[in-house]
Amino acid sequence: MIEPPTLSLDQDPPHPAEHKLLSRTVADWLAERIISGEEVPGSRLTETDVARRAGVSRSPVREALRILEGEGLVQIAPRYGAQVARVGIDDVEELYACRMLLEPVCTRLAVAALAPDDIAELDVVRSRMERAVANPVRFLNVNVDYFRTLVLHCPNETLRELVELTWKKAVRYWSIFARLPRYAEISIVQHKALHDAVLLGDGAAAEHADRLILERAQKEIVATFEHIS
Amino acid sequence: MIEPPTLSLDQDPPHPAEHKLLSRTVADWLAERIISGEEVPGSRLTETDVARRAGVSRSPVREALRILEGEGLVQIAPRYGAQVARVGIDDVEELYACRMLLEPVCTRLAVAALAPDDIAELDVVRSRMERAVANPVRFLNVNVDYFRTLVLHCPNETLRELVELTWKKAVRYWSIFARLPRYAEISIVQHKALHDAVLLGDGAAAEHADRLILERAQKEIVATFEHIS
DNA sequence: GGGTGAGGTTCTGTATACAACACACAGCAC
DNA sequence: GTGCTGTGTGTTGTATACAGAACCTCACCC
Repeated sequence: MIEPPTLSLDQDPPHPAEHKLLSRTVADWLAERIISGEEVPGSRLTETDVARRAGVSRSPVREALRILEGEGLVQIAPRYGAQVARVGIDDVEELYACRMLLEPVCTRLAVAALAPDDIAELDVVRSRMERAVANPVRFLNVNVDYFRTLVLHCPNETLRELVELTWKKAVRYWSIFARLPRYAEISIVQHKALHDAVLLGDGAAAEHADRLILERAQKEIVATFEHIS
Repeated sequence: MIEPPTLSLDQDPPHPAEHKLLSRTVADWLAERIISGEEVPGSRLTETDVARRAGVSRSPVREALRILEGEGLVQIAPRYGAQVARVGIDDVEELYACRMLLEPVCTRLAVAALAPDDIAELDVVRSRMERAVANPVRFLNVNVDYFRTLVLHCPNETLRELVELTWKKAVRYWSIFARLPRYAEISIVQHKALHDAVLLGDGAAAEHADRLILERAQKEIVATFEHIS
């Protein structure tokens, strides 16, 4: 009888080294470049060219491009190849409409499932956020950490995966926040409502707070886009 | 300057033959086998073995497995390989909780965006459904056609993609319906509420009707699972 | 007897080679 | 001048070859 590698899939500790395949490495590298804007939206990503630039063969590059397609960072047309996914104000609004359907519920379920230890862990991250208010980039990262940690406790794994999927698409826009004046100051206040709900284990309040956070984020991104154009 | 193949991506007519790559063919073939239960959940899918059975090399098989992973039909662990995704009552409940977040809204937006021609098209599919009531398998297919046609008009493409993603996971459970006594008779009545809303262009009513349909579907699947175990 | 390590087997991950398709451009006919 | 066709180049899609990791077995040692 075939015994499945349940442990390898579910547990974290067994793989401290975190097997990182070349394809995943290339995908991360390319994603970084796309997010930072070094790869301009709409430009073609030739397999051979990417392979040459990354210093690997076409095989892992090919897989990396499929991964990024699934994450919405590139578009692939059969027999034509990949190109950097375009970004637009419409995409932002569509994406955030979806996030608002998924994440508040995900947050509510997660909060309801929090154990005392988990709350303590989140409290640590929260204080890290407070200490990072002066550093926008660092604040942004810790902020993401908080949500990632929180969502991790959502008992509905399918929902969690969908939320993470939308995140991967949204990451592309988050760099905007770091350049916003008074971004951290306002965020930390909004975030307090969420964190208070977490401390109380109040799922409904957390859901509401998350929705407000998302609404503001969308507005800021859209406003920035309109300002640019 | 690189000119993107906008036409190839957006229009339908240019590709009447519908380019079907080997990897996609293998993916469909394997998906069919998984959905039908010929490939038992949890069993390993060795690349070499699948390649031999499909009569192709490992390359397209490898890609096919990644595709199916994205569609939730197989699970892949690094340096271990793929196995047929397991199914369970928990998965059904998680999946349908997600569908209930996404689809009713998607339906509402689609209905609001329907043009007279679209409504006429849906009316045709509806009458095909009515004629297929006696044939459960055929009814199921036409039923899916209706939803697919409807959702196609949702202006939020991101949402549509998420809905289609959850469908690909849900397909696995739909074969249950065809074996349910009086499945079509009840469905056609439930569906009438949705179709009436479509005819009237009443998004809110359509959203509500869709939610009821999903609730029933979930109950039926869960009940069947419990009956089996 | 139980644990441990060497060896072999099998599979994935990566590299490379080849085939087929798509597109652009030049040349020609009308 | 316009439209078509054929050729050439570049890219993807598929096949195959190779390397390395994981696992299983089994003998050996404590």
